Amino acid sequence: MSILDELEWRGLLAQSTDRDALRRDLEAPEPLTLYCGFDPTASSLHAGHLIPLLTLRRFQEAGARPIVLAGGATGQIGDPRDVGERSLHSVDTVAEWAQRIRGQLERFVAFDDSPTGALVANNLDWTGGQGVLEFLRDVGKHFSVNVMLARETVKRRLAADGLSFTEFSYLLLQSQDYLELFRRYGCRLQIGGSDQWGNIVGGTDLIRRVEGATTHAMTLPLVTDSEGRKFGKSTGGGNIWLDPELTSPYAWYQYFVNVGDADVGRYLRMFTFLSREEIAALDEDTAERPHLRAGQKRLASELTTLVHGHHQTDQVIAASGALFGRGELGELAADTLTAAMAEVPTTDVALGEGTIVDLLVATGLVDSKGAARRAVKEGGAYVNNTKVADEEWQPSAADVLAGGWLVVRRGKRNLAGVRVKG
RNA sequence: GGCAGGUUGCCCGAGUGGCCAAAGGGAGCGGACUGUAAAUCCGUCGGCUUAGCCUACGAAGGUUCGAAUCCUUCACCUGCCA
Repeated sequence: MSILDELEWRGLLAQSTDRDALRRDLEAPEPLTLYCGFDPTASSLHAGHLIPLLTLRRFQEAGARPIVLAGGATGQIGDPRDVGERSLHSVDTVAEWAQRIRGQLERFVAFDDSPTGALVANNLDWTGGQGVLEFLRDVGKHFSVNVMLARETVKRRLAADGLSFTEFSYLLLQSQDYLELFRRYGCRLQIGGSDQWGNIVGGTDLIRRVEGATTHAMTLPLVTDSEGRKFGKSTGGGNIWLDPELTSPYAWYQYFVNVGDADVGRYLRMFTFLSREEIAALDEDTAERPHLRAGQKRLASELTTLVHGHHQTDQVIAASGALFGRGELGELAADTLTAAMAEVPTTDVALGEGTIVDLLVATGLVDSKGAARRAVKEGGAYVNNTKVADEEWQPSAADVLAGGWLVVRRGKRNLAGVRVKG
């Protein structure tokens, strides 16, 4: 099966330029070089970035050469978005983020000396020293403002609060990147999210005008759940990050374990490298034995392994089993419980030093005492899986589990550990 | 530079002197149901030493017994004009 058929089956093809021409280029003897850019808009990539990253890897495994581009330059400008003008981050901040993101990007494709060995680039390398006049004459001259104004995002922004010249110019920078990568490495395909279509074809147009060459554009669907919500937003509303300091491996695993039945099959296709047969079997499980969540568990373990490694994955699975298992927490051995607690936030407290309200705040399960009282009043506070209904409740020696732990829970699945001192 | 309009809680948005910690919607959070799912329903949604107090309606100052609401100055945004 060709890579394009594979991508189509996985639901990863949104739009593309001449598909037959692309297919021919992919089948050519020498590997096709393709790229995808990632702007440093935060200190870490998030789950949504995995789609293009993994797609680069799929291309590489199919015999193409991927370039991952860190947007050190474009990240300083900001792609126009519907919600309004971005506030600029300092040059230093963007540079630091670009550096960190670059480290994450490098983990998803293979670097070797073969013809398909991956490359990493940073567009600051060719824009950093570029002069304005040079840019305006060499790049700007090829763009029609009329066409730029017709872009959906630009139209929406003009109808709302307008947009700065800076953001309006973003298209030119990204287009120039494609041209530069075409010149340096013969890059003939750019992929990106479906919102990148305009930016990508901007590049193919520029290359055609300047170099007289035909290159390809392809976009991947914006991943949303069955409700149309943007993928990768945690239940807390924030992004789920690849950086374990921002999203713990346990939280990462839990996010995917909780994916809805209606989405899990699609996600397995898009986010994993499992075969058609394996995915078909999991689809069947989801349809016939949904309560077992075989698909969700597989999705979660595959993605946790991909991002955090086998070792971490084993640990978070064990922790999840212990904390959500059927057994009584009191029956868990000290080392099992201690290992599980290592995956969730913990804090130290001495007996007689605080009430349930203090425990909830100390563990970070709630933001304030008011919220803690509310949680208790609403019946959403638990210690060792037993609901605590009294705000003045304090743990006693009898509550302490093996290893000196109290397991504090807020709601169904927000857990934290309290280590009892003394 | 001139004129006009705008700046409200996580987001959108109502509110033109007291009844405003601020309508309504969304998001979030909790509960019930269930499968650590979806949908639905109910509740909740600034902070604290919680019958009270503090902080808050772009910023600072002022008028008033009392201001998100009135006045002054400043900042920023949008539009029109130069």
